[in-house]
Amino acid sequence: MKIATWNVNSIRAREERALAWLAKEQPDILCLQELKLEDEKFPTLAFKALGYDSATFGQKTYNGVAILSRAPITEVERGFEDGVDDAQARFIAATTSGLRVLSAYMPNGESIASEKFRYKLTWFERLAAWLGPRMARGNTLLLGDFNVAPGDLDVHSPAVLTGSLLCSEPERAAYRKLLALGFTDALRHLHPNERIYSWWDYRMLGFPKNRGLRIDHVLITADLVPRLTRGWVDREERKGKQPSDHAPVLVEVKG
DNA sequence: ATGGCCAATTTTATTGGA
Repeated sequence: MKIATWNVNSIRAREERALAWLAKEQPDILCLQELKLEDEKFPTLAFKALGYDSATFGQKTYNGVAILSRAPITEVERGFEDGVDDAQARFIAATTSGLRVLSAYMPNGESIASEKFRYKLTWFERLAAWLGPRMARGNTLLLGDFNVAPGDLDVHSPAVLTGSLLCSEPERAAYRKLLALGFTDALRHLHPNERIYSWWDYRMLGFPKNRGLRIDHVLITADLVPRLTRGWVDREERKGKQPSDHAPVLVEVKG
């Protein structure tokens, strides 16, 4: 079973590429982030034509997440339903192919001193609270754009960037708190000593110079770790005309 | 070659992304 996550940076701008990528790569499940449109404008039928069922939690202009699957999708939950007044569509959960799949788009944070940074840290806490009572279920994957580069191997210039946005200790602590709930970072588990990036800045020749960060992650519960056979970033998808600034991250799970 | 920001909207500037 092949499972992927991809921040497409607007599904409208990326529809053709996303369809072509699905047709070529044929993942069983694909989580999307940054749809940047409402549910009724999501190209449901185009994905259906390729054999993918979809569940979306969209929002005009900003955010928006989805789960696509070759198998039927059930038990959909949108947002945390935790009583917090929050208009940002950043989280969707669903069951498909016998797995519990969570697609998340963590807040960027803007800058360390900003109000948005506090919102980011609070959002991680809300996610952890949502996950807490649900971890015992196991069989769960949390995939998405975490907007956190967990360690030096996830950063092109750690000497310069450590402490700045996406690489700060509070963000990394929030990320580790998710792991402590019982998740394993699938790619880092398979590649403990490799530099891996999933995002490259559009500006300043970020991709040609390979100045990237690994901020898109696939976390899996402990019961899935023995089934994990492969994990990688599809860098090819960052090339060519009108790419997203993120590349898809994929894992393979036996059975 | 992998190329000098991009996408959406408030559109000919501004905002947010990371």
